[in-house]
Formats: sequence, structure tokens, C-alpha cells
Amino acid sequence: MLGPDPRLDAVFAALADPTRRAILARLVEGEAAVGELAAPFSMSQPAVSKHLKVLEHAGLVERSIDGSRRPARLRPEPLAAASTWLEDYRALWEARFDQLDGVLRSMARKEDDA
Amino acid sequence: MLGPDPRLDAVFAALADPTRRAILARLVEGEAAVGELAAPFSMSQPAVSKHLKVLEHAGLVERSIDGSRRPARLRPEPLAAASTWLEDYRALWEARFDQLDGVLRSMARKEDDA
DNA sequence: ACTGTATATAACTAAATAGTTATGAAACTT
DNA sequence: AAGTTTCATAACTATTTAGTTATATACAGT
Repeated sequence: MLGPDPRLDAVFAALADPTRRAILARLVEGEAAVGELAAPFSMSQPAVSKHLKVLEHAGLVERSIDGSRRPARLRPEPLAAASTWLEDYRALWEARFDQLDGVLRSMARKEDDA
Repeated sequence: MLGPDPRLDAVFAALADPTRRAILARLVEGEAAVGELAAPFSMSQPAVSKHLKVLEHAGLVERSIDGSRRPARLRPEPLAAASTWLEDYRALWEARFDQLDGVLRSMARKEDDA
């Protein structure tokens, strides 16, 4: 159940970096070019370009061409996939805990009987 | 809104590795000792111990002591935090798209008027 | 055509990651 | 008490990552 999904490797790895999460946060407000993204982070422009490439590889961001600018915009699909994975696990966990809870209850009943 | 959360660094980084996700998948069925976890993956025991340490550091797993065994069990809380983060972003995205949709609609109306 | 702006790419470094083998420490078995 | 099992830790290697500076490319404005 819930087999391995290699796409999640790239998505979770991309989300593991706080700078990249901040970039995504910025992109929620709309597309932005590299320069605009680099400004708030005390980081060089090439560093931001690299982060964008990681996000792009994970499918979280899409680039376009506008003259000499290459604005980035969000692509929500992979986030949805990651979210689904997490939610499925949460469900399995809760099922597991409910089950455990059931066991504990029946143990308690036996205590009462004894 | 939705400030930086350093705990997510460790959680997403932990989830980025397929072996670790497989370990979590196994642990959904109940706690397991290192040996049991190492068996299905063609990996050395120390490698699995390291993965467990990463998962533990992310708060996703808890160890206990049972004689010479050190079984690992799941801790769902950090998963919930990650899931919340993703869901919040999804919501922001959708809001953004709805807004964009609104803009497109009004543009369409102006087209009609013209 | 010349200058400046926006970005990518290359080459490099430092640190982190994922794996290995070897070994040591507890605890269990007989 | 001796041997076996279970696990952690150390030491090492190879790969990846996150950053840097320097440079090249392409477009924009004058």
C-alpha cells in the first residue's frame, strides 16, 4: 500500500530548505523574476538561480521568458501530491492508534472482569 | 504570514529519502527493532541506525529500550505540522488562482463590452 | 553602436549525506 | 563463564549540496 514515489524525493528535498520555502512564499503573491527574489535574501543572484533550478526540477516552479527576465511562477500539483502522501499517512496512523485504543479498551474490560 | 519554521527543515529533509519513507511505512504496522527494519532493505544495519537517527532528530520516530533491542515507533505530530504547512500553502494558492480567475473574468466582461 | 541590466553558467570550496567495514558494549542463551 | 545476538559508534569514502566569485550571453535603453 502506498508504494514508493520517486517524485516525492525531489519535492520533499526542495521543501527542506528554508530559503526555497521563502521563495515559494514570495511566489504565492505572484510571479517574480530572479532579481526580485534575490533582493530580500542576503544571497548572491547565482545562488537564487540554483534554488530556482531545484524548485523547477521538483516541478514546483515554472519559468517563462519575458525579454531578458525569466520570471518564475508556482505550480501547485507536486505540492498536492506531497500533501496527499502526508494525509494518507496521517490516516493510517490514526487508524493504527484507534486500533491500539481498541486493544487497550478490551484489556481494560478484562481487568474489570477479573 | 506563515513565517519560517526551522522544524520543517528536519521533517522535510527526513521525508526526502525513499528508504526513510519506507521505514515509516513499515512502522505504521507497529513498532519494530533495527534488525527487522534492516532486513527488507539491502542495506547494512548501521545504515538503518543512521536513518533512524535522522527520523528521530526530525521527531518522527521515538526509540525505546527492550532488553538489547531498541524498537522504534512512530510519532505523528511532526507529520501533522508538515501537512498543515502544505495545506496552508495549497489554500493560499487556490485563493491566488481564484483571484486570477476573477481578473480573467472581468477582462472577459470588458471584451464583451467592447 | 554602446552601456547597462538580467540572468545563466563555470569553476571552485566547504559542509552535509548516505553508504561502507570494523569494532565495542549490553544483554540474552546455554 | 562463554558465546551469540542486538545495536551503536568510529573512521573512512564518495556524492551531493549550498554557497561563492568570475565570466559570458542576451536583451534594453540611449
